Amino acid sequence: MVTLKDISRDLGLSVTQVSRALGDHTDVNPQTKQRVRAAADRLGYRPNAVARGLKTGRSGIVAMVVSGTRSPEVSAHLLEIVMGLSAEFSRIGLRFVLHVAQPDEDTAQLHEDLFLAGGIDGFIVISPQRQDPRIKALRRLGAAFVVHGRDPDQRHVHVDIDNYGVGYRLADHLLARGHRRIAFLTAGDHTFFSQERVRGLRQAYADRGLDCAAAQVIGMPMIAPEGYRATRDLLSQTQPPTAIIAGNTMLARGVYAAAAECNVAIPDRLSVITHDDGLDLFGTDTFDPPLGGTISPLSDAWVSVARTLQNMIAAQNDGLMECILPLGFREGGSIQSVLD
Amino acid sequence: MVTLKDISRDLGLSVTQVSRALGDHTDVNPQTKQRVRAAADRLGYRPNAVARGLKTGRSGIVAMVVSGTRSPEVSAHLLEIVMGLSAEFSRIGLRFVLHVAQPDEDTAQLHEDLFLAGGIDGFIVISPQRQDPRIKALRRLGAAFVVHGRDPDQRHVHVDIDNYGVGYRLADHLLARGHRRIAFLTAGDHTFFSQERVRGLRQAYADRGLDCAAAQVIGMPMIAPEGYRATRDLLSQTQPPTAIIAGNTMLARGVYAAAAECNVAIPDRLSVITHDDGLDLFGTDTFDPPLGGTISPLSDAWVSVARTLQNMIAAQNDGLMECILPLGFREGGSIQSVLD
DNA sequence: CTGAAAGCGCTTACAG
DNA sequence: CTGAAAGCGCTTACAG
Repeated sequence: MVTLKDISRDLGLSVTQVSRALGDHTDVNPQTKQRVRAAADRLGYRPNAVARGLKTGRSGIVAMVVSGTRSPEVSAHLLEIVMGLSAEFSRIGLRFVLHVAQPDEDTAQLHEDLFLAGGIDGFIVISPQRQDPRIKALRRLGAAFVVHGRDPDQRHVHVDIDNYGVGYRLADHLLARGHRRIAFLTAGDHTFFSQERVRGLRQAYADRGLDCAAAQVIGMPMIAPEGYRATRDLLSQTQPPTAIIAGNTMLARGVYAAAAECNVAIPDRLSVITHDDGLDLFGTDTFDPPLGGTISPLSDAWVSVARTLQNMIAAQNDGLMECILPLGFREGGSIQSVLD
Repeated sequence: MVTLKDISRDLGLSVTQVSRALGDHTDVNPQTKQRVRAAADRLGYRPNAVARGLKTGRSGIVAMVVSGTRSPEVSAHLLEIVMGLSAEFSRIGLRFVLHVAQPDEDTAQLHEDLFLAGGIDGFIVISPQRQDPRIKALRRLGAAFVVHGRDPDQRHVHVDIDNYGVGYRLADHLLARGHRRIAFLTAGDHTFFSQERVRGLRQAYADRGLDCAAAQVIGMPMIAPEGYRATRDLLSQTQPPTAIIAGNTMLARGVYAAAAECNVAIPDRLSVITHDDGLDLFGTDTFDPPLGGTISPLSDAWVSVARTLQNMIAAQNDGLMECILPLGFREGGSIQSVLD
């Protein structure tokens, strides 16, 4: 292993200067810098992150802890998220590692263990629940962390979208086109984002003087098989809905499958609208007809998440507590007016 | 942050003794140990892994680098593997982290970067190819690593199954029951395990004085959609096979789906046999009729992998270079004799 | 059984 | 612009 000492000996310089030269400090002779850099290359020097970490208190590593899962869809979704985050962090010179917990493991405890052992500068938390114990633990420890999404019960730095707006716009889009029997497939009520979307949906009804009790809000794990099952149920009602709001594209996949199987044409007999988080794997472009709805690419979120965490680590500042990403909309071909 | 110094000050002991007491060294007064442990608990001491790592050269962290993928099945498979490895490593006091590379990233380089930065004691490599560049890099660096599977072109510590035996037994089982038109769905020829299985299959033919040219060996990514597609093709032949060997349960899933769609009953008109690696997600018990074939649970492999890597890290010994796990067999209900 | 000291490889005031 | 020194928190010969 090549150390600073080896370079300093090789060059007849002090370790101090070598360190400063490599760190590109201003108060080093440019020529010296050149010599040092050349020697470092020649000897194959690689800074020891552990030593640097002990001195500076920073390792350059950020982590995410996730629970293992039985659902292939959730796994795939997760891995695409991790890929996006990894790419973004390596772009800004940080290393992103994943710790996969057992399904029954206490992830709050795991965050604590990882943090207290040192060597991890910060954490990413995704899919927060209300009163999220991971967030509680990280707050208590004073760790740097950024949440994608939001737990309204605790103050924390987060990157999120306007979920109230999502619910409002999706519902309003359908209501404006005459739909009255609408089903909303969303997550359970333990998630704030789902609560917000429902609130938005209700407001859209209220703004048109309609009774939102007419909307069927159905909570479920947001994966294709659940969307499929729920849609089968809905379509077998005597008065099936004329439109379904799928909380994400995985649910929409299930909706499409069920509709096809029941010979219910989209959009002729059933309009479908979704919120698209822009993941390749379940992209709306693979739907026929193309899925319409709100859009907010997760890849944009990761940029903000990574930058924000980097700032927190560097400056301990939590000035920018909240980042709400903009919402797009795509018409698609999956929504039809029932006004004619 | 509570350090050894804090405890030593609290107790009026030297840092040396505190360290030794906590490390449960033999040459410390039992009473002292008690006092130290009590104080550590009371003050909330957590050893700093970074400092320990700098001193001992060991961080207690092992890593695996994987490439991101577009296939949900592969993702799910991967995550189940990671869960298994994580569980096993945490059982023996090591921490397992995953680094997910971009699909186009140079993973050999990534291993090198991670290793040279320090802080990682060892690596797990899965799904090796021939002349695997990751293995080359790790060997060159002198890193501790264990391969699950094998690259016959390089010497390395590995845990594997007898893939020649898998090919032999699966083929022999079918041949003994009179099958002559057999298709073998397996991986491409760039993987040694598939080469070995094919070799085993050929030997089974030879041992019965049969011409193995009669077997259709078809290479493909080993996921359900590929198994489905291949089976559709096979069943549309004028002389379709009477038996299919699916290289894993994901392929078998595709075989079953295609057979059902073509109204080809299993096992009446088509026998199916597989090698089962015992992952929950694609378990043979969810097949109807139950899938038969060789079995070797990956969970067993992880135990060996983790132990072996731990030994390598502790002792730098590569005494146990090779661990070949035993092979089981389950009859199932998916294979029928064609001799009657 | 106990403690003073050295050192892992780095960074950074401090003094020149 | 440069270097000697301290120190991050730990472990471990070495001496008593």
